[in-house]
Amino acid sequence: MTQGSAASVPAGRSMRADARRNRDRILAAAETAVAEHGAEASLEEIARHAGVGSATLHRHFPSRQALLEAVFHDRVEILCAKARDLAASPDPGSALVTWLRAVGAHAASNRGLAASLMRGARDGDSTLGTTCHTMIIDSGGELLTRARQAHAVRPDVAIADLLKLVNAISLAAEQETAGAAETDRLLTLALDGVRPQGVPVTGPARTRGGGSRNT
Amino acid sequence: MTQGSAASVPAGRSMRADARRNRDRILAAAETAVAEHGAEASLEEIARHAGVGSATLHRHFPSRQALLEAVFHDRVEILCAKARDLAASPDPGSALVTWLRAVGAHAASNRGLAASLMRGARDGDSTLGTTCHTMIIDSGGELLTRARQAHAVRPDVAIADLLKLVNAISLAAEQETAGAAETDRLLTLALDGVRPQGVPVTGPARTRGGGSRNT
DNA sequence: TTGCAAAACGGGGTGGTCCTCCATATCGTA
DNA sequence: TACGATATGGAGGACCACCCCGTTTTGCAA
Repeated sequence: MTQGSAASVPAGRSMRADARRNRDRILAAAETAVAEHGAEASLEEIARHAGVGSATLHRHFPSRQALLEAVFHDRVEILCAKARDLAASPDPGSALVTWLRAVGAHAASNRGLAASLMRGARDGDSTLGTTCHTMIIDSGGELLTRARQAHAVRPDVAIADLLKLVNAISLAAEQETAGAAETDRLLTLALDGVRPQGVPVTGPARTRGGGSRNT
Repeated sequence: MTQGSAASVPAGRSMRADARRNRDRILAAAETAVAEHGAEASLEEIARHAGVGSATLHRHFPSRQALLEAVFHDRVEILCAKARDLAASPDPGSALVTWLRAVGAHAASNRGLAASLMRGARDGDSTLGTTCHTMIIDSGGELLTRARQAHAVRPDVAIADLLKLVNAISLAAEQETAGAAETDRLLTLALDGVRPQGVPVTGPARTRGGGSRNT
């Protein structure tokens, strides 16, 4: 079911039993390795730990990116589902923020996720399937559109901007020894700049006057 | 003395002529290589291109980080000098923002700078000299303190937060094929959250509201 | 100028990475 | 059961960071 995940290989239903078994083993090993060493984990070691040859790993996942996407596919789907839920929220502004923070939280607790989400169809290797990047972009785009219609965000902000922001922060926090709490703090900080005129997300509409006037 | 840059090696006054010559060559080659391939440039190739053996490179710069710091040392100093200038500004709030954007601009136009600034004394290898990280933190801290005294920034924001934000964005923009303009746009967006009028997303209870008497 | 010890050098080795070929083993089916 | 398609993994090539150690260069002092 869910394992239609295959983001890299013919990988359809017609997969030999042993192939699927190895694929799952690789994925499990990769999950562990990535959690421990981040997105730069050694592929060789993943293969070793999965008990398969390196060639097998490469056949299943032609690129590191493909492997990462498979590893994170389920998590990304959870985020997309969450976006769908939130799209029905009566408060599109805070729905968007809630979702972005959820993305940040996931990225913070899954080393490498941020990096994976960042790299989109960049290298043109995406033709094989929907990448994490586009999945997330699509899901978030919906939320942003609604938030914009509700005038809860600046009109000049794109979903790509927001996700880049979220991922950038997660990535940065990942490199340092910062906890999830700090990541969220930074994120909150950054997201405050997204509202138009400083309309508080959670509270009554407060106008942020001249804005720069103070400084 | 500017070239006291040596962030990695005894590197003092008593340096043999050939050693200094090689050091400079390596630095020049590294500058080119990093500009072209980013912070992950091959050290071997840098040594080759500099016309020295790889051992020599490693003697002068025991780690990649040490090399990067030496490469960016001058640029970081420029930023620190700018911070000193801006510290005298009558408008501490915009001085801080101006400086942060300058940091962002530098990071955007120097591949690897952001990553270099990010990694602080992290690995404990810093005992050899003042790292880019701490130099920048110190310089920016001054600006932030003044801005805070002028109530131009939230009191709960640390300079490390702000720099992390700036660097995160630069890093993200660096990975994608984004131009400097986009980087600045994202940065401006994020920095808007720093001004005190904004109500924190998470803390509705927080009554800093008094500050915005306007409108 | 010459001699010499200390300093710097760099070739080559070690052990690691990613990735590819192709002879072999395994699977699913007729 | 037999066979062809499919999947496998070890060996090997190209690259990398980093280190050991015999050799060369330098600067100073006689």
